[in-house]
Amino acid sequence: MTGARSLGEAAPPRRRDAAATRQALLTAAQDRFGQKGYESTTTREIGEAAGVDPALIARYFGSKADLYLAAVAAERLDADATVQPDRTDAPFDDLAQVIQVVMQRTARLGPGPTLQALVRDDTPEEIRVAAAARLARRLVAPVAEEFAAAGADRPELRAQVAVAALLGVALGRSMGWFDELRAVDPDEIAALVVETLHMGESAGT
Amino acid sequence: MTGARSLGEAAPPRRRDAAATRQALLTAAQDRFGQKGYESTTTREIGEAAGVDPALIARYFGSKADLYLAAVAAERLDADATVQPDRTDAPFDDLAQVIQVVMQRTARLGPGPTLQALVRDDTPEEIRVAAAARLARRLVAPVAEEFAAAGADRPELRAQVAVAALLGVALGRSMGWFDELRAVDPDEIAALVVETLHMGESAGT
DNA sequence: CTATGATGTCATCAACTGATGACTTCTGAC
DNA sequence: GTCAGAAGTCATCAGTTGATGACATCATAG
Repeated sequence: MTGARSLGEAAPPRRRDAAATRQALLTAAQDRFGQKGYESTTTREIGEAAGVDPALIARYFGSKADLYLAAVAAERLDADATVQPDRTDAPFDDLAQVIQVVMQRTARLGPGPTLQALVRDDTPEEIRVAAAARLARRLVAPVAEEFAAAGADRPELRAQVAVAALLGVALGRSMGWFDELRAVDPDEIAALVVETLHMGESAGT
Repeated sequence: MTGARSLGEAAPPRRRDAAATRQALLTAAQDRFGQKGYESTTTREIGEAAGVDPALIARYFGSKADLYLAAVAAERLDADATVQPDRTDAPFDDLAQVIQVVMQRTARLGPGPTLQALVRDDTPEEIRVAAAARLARRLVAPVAEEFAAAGADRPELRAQVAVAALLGVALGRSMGWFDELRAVDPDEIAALVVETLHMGESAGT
């Protein structure tokens, strides 16, 4: 009977399950690394959050740094991350969508491992490079295309500035830099950022 | 002849000088904390950078945290920081000036201890609060006044968003998130940010 | 049932950190 | 000159961290 079990059904409660343990570690790592970054998150803390012995990090991922890399790779950075959790790699359409999704995600889950890696220079170089490349491909590239299509000059630079500015707002909100910024609704602030960052008639030559 | 020495001239080379030692520690702390933040900067590293025994941190500042607080307090966050290093507490006139000064300073000196404290949640709470309060008073307040004078709605929130966005760009540039952003001239990017963030005709009702 | 590999537990190591206090060396007043 | 205090040096402590390998326990094929 165990052979024909639908995919969504609860897995058999094996008392030892390597896949489940690995996933628990990865999820805990995404959460902790995403909140506190690389250096200030300890392997013991991750193990406790996952309900698992920290030594298993070495078994399943190799090292703390490798676990962080896995956490970055597993982070969703696409258009449908919020709406359709099962569909992956849906590219963004425009800056407005990027803004909305980023603000919603950081409001729910905190900065996340990718943003934390970018912001802290104590993160191992390899991780920082991977995080930056990922962000450039998933967030900056679509926005740059949009700017280029609109005929703006320096579309690539403008996209990089826009994304950096967006990340600053997202970071400032989730870390509570200022009172009103911390308290405001994610959608409302997304709208305000869209209004502010939208390259209007002044974007051209 | 030593009695009438102009201010810029080299100080008398006392082999032991508490004030000079204290200042060396403070300067080294501003540099290191400003580059790597609180946790990942060690007292031994600061001592080495200052050419001084790390134990003197305890003597002159009390503790590592107290030294960080002194570094935040000593950081210039005013309009004339770049132009007139001796005059202090000159308030900013408008958002454009804030943008220009912040971009120039972070390009020369890196993020700085205040921004690092805000960005990292491993910084002691007391330091984070002090840094946020300082930034709110020195950067956000003038911009909010400008927005309010221009008749924009939610001037306080808009100012907080604008400053957070600016800090994102400054951080992204000095930490090298993206290629063009890293390579661009500080003044040029300041102009681009001014153009992008300037609340034009759409700021009103 | 039993043997074997997979899975999980535990103690421990070496490196590093901030802090501390005893100690030495210098400076300036008298 | 000398002496008291200021300034600087040094060894060391207790705590924490990531990593490691020996060991214990479980699941399952045969």
